[in-house]
Amino acid sequence: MRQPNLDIDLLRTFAVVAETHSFTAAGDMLGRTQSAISQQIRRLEDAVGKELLTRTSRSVALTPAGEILLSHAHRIILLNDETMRRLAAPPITGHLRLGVSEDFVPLQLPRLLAHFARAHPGVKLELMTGLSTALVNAMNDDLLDVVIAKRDAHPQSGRVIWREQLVWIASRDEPLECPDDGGTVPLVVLPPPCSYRKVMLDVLGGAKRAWTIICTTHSLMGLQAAVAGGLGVSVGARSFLQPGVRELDVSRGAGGAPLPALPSVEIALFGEPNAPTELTGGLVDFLVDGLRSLRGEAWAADLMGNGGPTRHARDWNPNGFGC
Amino acid sequence: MRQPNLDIDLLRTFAVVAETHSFTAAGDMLGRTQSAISQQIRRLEDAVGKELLTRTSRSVALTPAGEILLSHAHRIILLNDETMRRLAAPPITGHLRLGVSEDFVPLQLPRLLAHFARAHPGVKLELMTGLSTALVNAMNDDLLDVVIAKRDAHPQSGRVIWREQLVWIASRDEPLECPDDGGTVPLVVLPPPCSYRKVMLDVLGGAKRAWTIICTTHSLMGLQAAVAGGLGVSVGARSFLQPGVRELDVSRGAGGAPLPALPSVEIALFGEPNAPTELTGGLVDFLVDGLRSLRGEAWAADLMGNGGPTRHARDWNPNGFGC
DNA sequence: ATAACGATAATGAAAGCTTATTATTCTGCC
DNA sequence: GGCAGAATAATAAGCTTTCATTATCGTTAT
Repeated sequence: MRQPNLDIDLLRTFAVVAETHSFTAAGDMLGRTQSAISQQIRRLEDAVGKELLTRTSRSVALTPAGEILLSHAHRIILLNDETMRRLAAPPITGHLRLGVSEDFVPLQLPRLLAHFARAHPGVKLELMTGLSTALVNAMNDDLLDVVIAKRDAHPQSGRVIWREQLVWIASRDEPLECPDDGGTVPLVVLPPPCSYRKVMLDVLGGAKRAWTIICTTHSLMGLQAAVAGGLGVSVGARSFLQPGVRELDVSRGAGGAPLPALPSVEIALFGEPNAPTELTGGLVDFLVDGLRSLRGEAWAADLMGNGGPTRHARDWNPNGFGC
Repeated sequence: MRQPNLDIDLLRTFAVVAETHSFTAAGDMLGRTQSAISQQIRRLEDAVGKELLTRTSRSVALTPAGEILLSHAHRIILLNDETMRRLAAPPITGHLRLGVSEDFVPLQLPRLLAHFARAHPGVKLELMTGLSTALVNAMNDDLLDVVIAKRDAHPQSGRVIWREQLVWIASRDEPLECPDDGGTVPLVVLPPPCSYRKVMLDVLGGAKRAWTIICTTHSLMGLQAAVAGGLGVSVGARSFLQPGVRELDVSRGAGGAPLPALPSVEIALFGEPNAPTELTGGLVDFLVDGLRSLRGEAWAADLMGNGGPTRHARDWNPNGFGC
């Protein structure tokens, strides 16, 4: 059950026809005969299996399917043109000392950076990871050029590049040591300068829930390991959960008692001069695209175009990133 | 100088080759001969004008241009598949009473909703516009199903679908009646329950600037008309400025004195049950896509694929929407 | 040496554009 | 109001180009 691929030439023709409401005019604009346009539209209709235009020999109107296709055709055409521009653009060069917060370091980040490095051999990247505040300090001391970090500490500055919903996490396999039937919530936390800790305590305090700190670790890896072991619950960004931990449904909570809702975190880029430069802009685009692709996981199946599990577009939420 | 369009078939082949590192294996997966794969890659290389793969007869590696193309190819393929799914999906039906805040009602919104209605004839839309707070109240009184409005009044709820930078606005042609040389700032405002008013006064107060309210109007249209007439300055979302008003450069301000920086506003969707439904999800996608396309304005030229003014991808900022 | 891989040449089939023609409908004229 | 003409899209036929296959060659790792 192979899905046919759309032909961008046909989409462009279709978009012009939809705009001009005329096969003949579209043919003139595109340097083709009216007959060619007619055949192209027919081919496109065959490809999608629906009628796209109602032709009353005097006017051309979009069908419902045509309207749906048109909005997507616009996006595909824009993406096509952007791709061609990117490939034609002169190679990016430069030197960048990049700080990346641990929140933004999923296991795949090294691979993404390697891809970026291969795509831009003229760029020399130096990477430092650490806590958000430490990185911003390092940047102010001129040890780093730009920093990708959580935004809450410096809410005014920075350019938001990613937004992630915080969720309550617990072990996938182990039951909680401390039963959570509306009673005391066992927490795994990082030491004080960490904003996750603050979020947890604020939110639980606001909900008048009792809590106890059952474990303190010094890295997000350690935190997730402790959670995976069943010591307690904690919070984390939804996309960066490691195997062994699961997200708790906020409305049901752990074991029946609901936990309070959590805010989302904003990952921002700090240290850009004024406008994004060629280098930082390209890097950010690359990281964001890459992370977004990683969300789709089942790439191998998708590549074949044979459907796979139906994933709806709005699960992706191209704007709010899951919030 | 016509840009060639990419062939999605070739991109898919390229993506499979990049993943398998083998022409032969890719051919097997795609049901083609190895020779066909070889020719397809060659065609793709001709289309983009760059070498994409270094073939050392024993391994296949991506060139820099190949890395760049690959990340874009992923996006194009995903978009292609999403498009096919959308077209194959059963038509959306339902009844929706939609409230849209004035902040989100650019001149083009009626046209966008008309497109949506044509794309989904089984959907009955009722539209109400007004101030954010009034709409949310109407929703709570069960007069509306969902509301698209600014988020600040109810910061916890709602799903953010759009983010827009606030800017200081002034008349494009008329000089300011009241000179703004670091002295009193003449403001055009809406009456109290409006959050723009609050933002202006807060920000000016924080910057220790003196201000005076020189005009009060009851709609955003009236506000922009007053500003366009040169009565004073105000704030507005960058994308929704009308002709006749211009954005003030924050760093320079009006007439030399800098005005304080402004936050961005979050437009959110309120009233969704839990997850987005087929209907609200589709509507939001449609509106967001449409508004994003409108930003590109020079469509007619872009459609032809003949370049036009080079617009870089990061000007679009697919995530943060201009903040 | 041989096996595996990619490039290339030749060939046949299919796609796609053009010209020419037909069918339909709107416009204007009487 | 009816009819000729203009404009538009669909269709047919012919021809060029594109594309995949088979077969073969060159290269490299085992």
